[in-house]
Amino acid sequence: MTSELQGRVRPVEVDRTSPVPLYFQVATRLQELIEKGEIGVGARIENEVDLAERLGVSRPTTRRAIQYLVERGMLVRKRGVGTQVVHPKVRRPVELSSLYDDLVAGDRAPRTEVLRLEVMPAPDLIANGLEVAPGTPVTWIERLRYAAGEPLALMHNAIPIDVLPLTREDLAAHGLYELLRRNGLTPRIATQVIGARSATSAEAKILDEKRNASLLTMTRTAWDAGGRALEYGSHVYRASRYSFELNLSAG
Amino acid sequence: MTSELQGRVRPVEVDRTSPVPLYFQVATRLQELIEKGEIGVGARIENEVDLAERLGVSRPTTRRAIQYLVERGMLVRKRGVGTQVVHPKVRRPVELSSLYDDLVAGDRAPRTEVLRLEVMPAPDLIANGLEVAPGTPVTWIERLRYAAGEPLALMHNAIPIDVLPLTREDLAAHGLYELLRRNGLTPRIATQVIGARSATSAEAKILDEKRNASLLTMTRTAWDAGGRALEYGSHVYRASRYSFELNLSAG
DNA sequence: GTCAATACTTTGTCATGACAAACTCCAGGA
DNA sequence: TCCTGGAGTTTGTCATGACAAAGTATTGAC
Repeated sequence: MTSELQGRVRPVEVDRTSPVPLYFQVATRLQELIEKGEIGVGARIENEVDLAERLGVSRPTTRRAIQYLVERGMLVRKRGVGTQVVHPKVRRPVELSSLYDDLVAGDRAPRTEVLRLEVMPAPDLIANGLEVAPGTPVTWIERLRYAAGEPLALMHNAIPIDVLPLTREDLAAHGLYELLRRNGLTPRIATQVIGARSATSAEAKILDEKRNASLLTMTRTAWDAGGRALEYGSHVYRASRYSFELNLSAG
Repeated sequence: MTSELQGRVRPVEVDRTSPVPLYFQVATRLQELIEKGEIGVGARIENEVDLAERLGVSRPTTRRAIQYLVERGMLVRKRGVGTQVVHPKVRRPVELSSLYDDLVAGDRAPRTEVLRLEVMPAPDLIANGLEVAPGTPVTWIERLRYAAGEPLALMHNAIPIDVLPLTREDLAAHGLYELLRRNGLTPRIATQVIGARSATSAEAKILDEKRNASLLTMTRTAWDAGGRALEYGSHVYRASRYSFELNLSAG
């Protein structure tokens, strides 16, 4: 007898008048129950068939809801056994958010200084990163990002001009990704390279570090769902103040 | 008239005697066609209904195959429009592989020197990383990894002893993840932190770098599908020779 | 008592059918 | 000419039904 709290997942109900898909309603409700600990780690949830019947939805719908949570690393399914909770919070596959969003979320009072903002034809390196023809006009941005009053990162970006017009005011007040999203542009896929190197004297000065201090470097290209390149970025971060956290999940 | 090469995706056929699921057969076949360029970037693939009918499978099966490729970033679907190729190769969500595997794949002739191998009770830091009780016995490993004859990384790992027994010979000849997989242990979920710092003099010496050279640091905990912690690692890489590449995809 | 065969449970795969929602395109009217 | 409305296309969601495969538990033979 594997002692688990099975059964009684109580008030999971669906609203058929809502425009929110049923499978998503079920997934969200289950996720809440797990995050609140009402279904503890290691506990088995009801089997698909019973759960479907109790909720008054079909088994494929229930299955899809569970699958959604399995992909996020909360649940594990085993044929012949059942579905178990393995982790109480969502392990997001990987955040595709901007530094600014992360800092706001972490309550670290970000501030942005726009050092440069101009339109120029893309040089080869950038055109290559964006997968566009060399010479394509892009907005070139250099920004200094502060957190909690201290400089944190020196950021360089190129955005094709037909993607989004940008102003100093916008960039000073908001993160780049926030501006993209606000214009209906959602980054979906990105390739990143993360490395490290010593600061040049110019970088050390602007970031308030010693010469040769270690910096984290990150270059990224981001595309939207339609495969259009939205952004190329080449950034350096003070390694003493910043690191990347990633949650990976692999099939 | 959006000029695209539509139609004629020719010989996609399924084998119902195979134990490989039909949806996976279809997905694999489509992926091949796209990777080979027989369906070019920007081209629309056949709509689900027709494709299903032509292959003699049901629409849900076809849908699942397409969904599989959508999640990998090759295809994009739009309601009322169709399904388009946006990228000719799979953008894997993120590789959960070991350095050794990567080096082998990159033909960089890896070699491993085992500096230390012992069983010890987990100190707090490691127990915390593995999410086990402090004092739980773990195998502690220190390895120096070479690529192309040069030192590349200094690697520290802790593996709970009930996960896997390890020998110097195994570790010298194989990557840790390969050893795990060989024993039926598949890392599924991991959390990583990537940062940078300057080399200590001991690290500089062993890695053949100058003092204060920049190093990339990575700490990782990996779990299997059952939520069991398999491995905790804390590694330093020569930033002059190594960087992390990530492909992200976010919903 | 131990071990192997059997029954049962639970998830995995697949088919068929139906309607809804988002988008494109064309025709018709202002 | 512009733009509005509707028809057509294509993906999104959901239901029902069926069988297969992989575990677990039970039963029965030795």
